[in-house]
Amino acid sequence: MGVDADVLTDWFDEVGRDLPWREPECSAWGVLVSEIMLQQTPVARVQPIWLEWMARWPVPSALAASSQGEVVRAWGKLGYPRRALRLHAAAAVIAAEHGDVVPSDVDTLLALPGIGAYTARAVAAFAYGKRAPVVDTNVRRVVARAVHGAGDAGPPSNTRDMADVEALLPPEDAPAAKLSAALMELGALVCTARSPRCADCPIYEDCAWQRAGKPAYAGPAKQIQKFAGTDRQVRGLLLDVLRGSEGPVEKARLDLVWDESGQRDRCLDSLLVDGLLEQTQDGLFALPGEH
DNA sequence: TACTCGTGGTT
DNA sequence: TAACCAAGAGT
Repeated sequence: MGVDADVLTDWFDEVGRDLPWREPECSAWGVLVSEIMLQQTPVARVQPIWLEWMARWPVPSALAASSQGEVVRAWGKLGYPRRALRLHAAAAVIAAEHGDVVPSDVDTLLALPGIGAYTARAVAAFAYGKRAPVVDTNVRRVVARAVHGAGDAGPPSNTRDMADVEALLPPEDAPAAKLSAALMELGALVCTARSPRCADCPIYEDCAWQRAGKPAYAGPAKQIQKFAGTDRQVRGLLLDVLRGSEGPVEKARLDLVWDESGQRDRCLDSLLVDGLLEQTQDGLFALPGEH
């Protein structure tokens, strides 16, 4: 019933994707960078940027030695650019306090900026082969279906979600880490949100949702995120001007990207507060450190 | 807990 | 076409 660890692990060995951060020779730093980039950003868009980053910044101290602006620029259009600043800050801490070695301990990882419950355990499991409940949106969905027989995961509850996954993990480190990767891969490739490919599922027979006749999701409606017209869109447009420019720009350039001046100025201010932009002595706007 | 924070592909 | 979705974190 539920999830057969051996069957799922074998399936993962067979059809799991050959992603560069899964190569045995990939460093823990490479794993960490991939995990941050993959937060809410699809694999296909992360991969080319990750390869550039690994070539340019092969160790945390190399990234820390670059300016924030260079890092934000190299982040490109992966989205949520505050992640780039947090990764830069994390790299500085790793270089200064951890001998340029990414920590393997979950609590130490959790203390780093931009690393939360998911990423800390993902690094411990995928970079260091540790047994840890790695709970992302894919795993939550797989557990909701295969274990609980629901159509989809309900609202997240970190404690309960991690306990659910912990109960599935085999006792030894290496097999547990591998199952963690397999659970995520199943959610990404087969047990997908929109139209799950149950015909290709290795644990179809054991799946509680399938056994129950695949009932529709019965939980509370999920809040849909608007984008058009939000501050998020305006901030993105403003920052894109700086990414596309060599040096500082005048405010008049930024004023072109959005009509409504109140929202525009509020967003510009929030970018300054976040440290994604800076203002020069002449009143121009620049990426942090690039003036 | 609920909300905010980018971007672009898929249905 | 608009809605949905994507390896979350911070507040």
